[in-house]
Amino acid sequence: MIRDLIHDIVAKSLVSLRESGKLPMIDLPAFDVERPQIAEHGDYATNAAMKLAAAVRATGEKANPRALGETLAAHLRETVDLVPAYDLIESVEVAGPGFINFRLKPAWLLRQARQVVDDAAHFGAINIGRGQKVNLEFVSANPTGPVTIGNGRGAFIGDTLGNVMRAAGFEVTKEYYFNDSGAQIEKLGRSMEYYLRLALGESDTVKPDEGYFGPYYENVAQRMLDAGAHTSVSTETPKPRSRRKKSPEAPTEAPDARAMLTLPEGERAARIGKAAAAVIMSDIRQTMARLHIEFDIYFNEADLTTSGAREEGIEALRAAGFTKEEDGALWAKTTAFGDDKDRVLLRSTGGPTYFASDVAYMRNKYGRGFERLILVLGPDHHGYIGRLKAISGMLGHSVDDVEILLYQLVTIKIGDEVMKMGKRLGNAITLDELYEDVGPDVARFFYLMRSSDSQLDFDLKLARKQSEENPGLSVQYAYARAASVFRKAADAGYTAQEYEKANASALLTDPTVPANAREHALALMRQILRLEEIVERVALAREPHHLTRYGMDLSEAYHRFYETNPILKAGTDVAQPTRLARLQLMRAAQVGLARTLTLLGMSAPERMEREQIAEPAKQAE
RNA sequence: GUGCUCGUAGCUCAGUGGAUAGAGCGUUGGCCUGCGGAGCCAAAGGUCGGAGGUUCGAAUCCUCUCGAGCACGCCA
Repeated sequence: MIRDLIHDIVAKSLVSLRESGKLPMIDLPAFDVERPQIAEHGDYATNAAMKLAAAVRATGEKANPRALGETLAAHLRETVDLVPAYDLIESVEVAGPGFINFRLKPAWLLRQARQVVDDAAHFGAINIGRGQKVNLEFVSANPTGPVTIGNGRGAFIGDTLGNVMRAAGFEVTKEYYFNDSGAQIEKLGRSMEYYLRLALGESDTVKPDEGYFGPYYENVAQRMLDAGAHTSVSTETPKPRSRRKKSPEAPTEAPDARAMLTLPEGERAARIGKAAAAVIMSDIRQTMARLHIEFDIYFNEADLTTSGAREEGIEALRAAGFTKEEDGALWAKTTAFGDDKDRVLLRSTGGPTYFASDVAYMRNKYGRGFERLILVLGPDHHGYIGRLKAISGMLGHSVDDVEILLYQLVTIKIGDEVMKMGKRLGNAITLDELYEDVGPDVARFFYLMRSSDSQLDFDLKLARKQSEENPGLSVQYAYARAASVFRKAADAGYTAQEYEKANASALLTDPTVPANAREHALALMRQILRLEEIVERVALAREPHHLTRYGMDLSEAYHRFYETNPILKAGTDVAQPTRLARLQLMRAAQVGLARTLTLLGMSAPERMEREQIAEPAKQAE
């Protein structure tokens, strides 16, 4: 990465200056290399001189950051001239309170176009993760209904973060935890029993006081009956564990819903609930798949209960001395690791709590060799951070090996009208409905435009627009436009081989290229090369929203380049080497756009369908 | 009551302790009519909620304060 290279150059210069006595013998301070906000300040800047001044002052000596900057800059200029590998730097200047600004060589920048094109499939990939095994859990919505637009935020954040962390060299497993056992499943079972009986014509059936109701559940009931109709009758308890191992994608064998209605009172609700949950789980998977959210593992909580893992987890805590009995219940001493109160593992009535499953699940994850566990959770899980970290501590890991990423609420806005919603309000919009409305790509982009810490107002009116005002589409438009130019170029007899191997510095040597065209070409290259820095930042800070911002910046730079650097435009006379150079830059931009879109989980379309524009007659002949 | 998040342009929001605080949408003005076409260029618009503090330097860190949202079960 260019930034690291510059950091390295500066660090070496500081050491060298200290050895030659031009700096006092002090511990060299940490310093930053970053992109200045203002283009006139160059490509990169470092605050090394100011940090150095502060370090010198700390020893009681006087120090002038500006003067130190001059000393450092002078040494840097010499170094850059001497070392061939540093040939990318055009100038080193001191500015403001003591910043040192670096400017990159135009010829070097343009040379990178070919590198980018040659590395099309992996451009942007870095290796800061060094293969660290990371478990990334997200969505994990209960299989008691369709996924809502609220859950959706976790879905897109998790999926994209996973993509980017992989590109950054982490070994990421994306995981969905299905809470498919326990009281809520029984509640679902009671609701479904009602709908099943209703569907079978038992008009005297009684609706439970509370539960899951609505057309969706009627539909689930119908599908349960349809599926059971052509399956052998079996009320045997299924073995979820072995089934999952066989094939996580295989549809569950459909138990006969009618037969389940005859089960004894005690097990009926649980069995029906489980069967219904299986149907809902397959719906959820389908929702995820069509939005291009990919999980490596769908983990069923039931596996923890049937395998005895939950009891083993409790035993492990007991053996480690983190349990206590009080008021007839068994508690975990989570306060030992910073939680604000201890948590119950086994209720005084005997049954294990949800928390006991959490313990078993985390133990399972560590058992699979993950070094770091990331959980993407909704705003209602704020209270869980302390206890989850405490589990990590009790299991002998650092509390910091568990990271909780909380995202804030989602609302839908149409024009100026903000719709508040929630399951409780009964007007929760499902992710499927949003998919139908705006498609997977725009949905993904809009969800990722905001920092997770901010509330998300999803602007449906803007999302529905099929023009470049729609920021989600603008990145794809840029890609498609480039594709169109390449098609035209092929028609005109240019081969990819020809321009991909061309020398882009023709843009510097051709006197007919206007200055602003050259500037926009260089600006485009700078923007393309920024992708690696974005990948690093997203991966380390766990903030996927920077990628959408970058996508907008890149497509804007692309458009400016496109407007000022004609290639095949009628009526323009462009020298052949310049034409090839521009094609190469455009290809590099397309690579950057494609990589950005891919990381965002969006498609990179060769053609875009536009809204039907009223374009009468003319085209007819 | 306690805790967490947020408060930045008309709206929705970026902003890694650094220089003149940015983008999209919206608004206004100009250009353009076809390499992808609803495009391009430009402008206006800010006491970064408020007050102290730390620092060479604060939208960013600390304290207090005001406002908004959410969470605080032997529920799952």
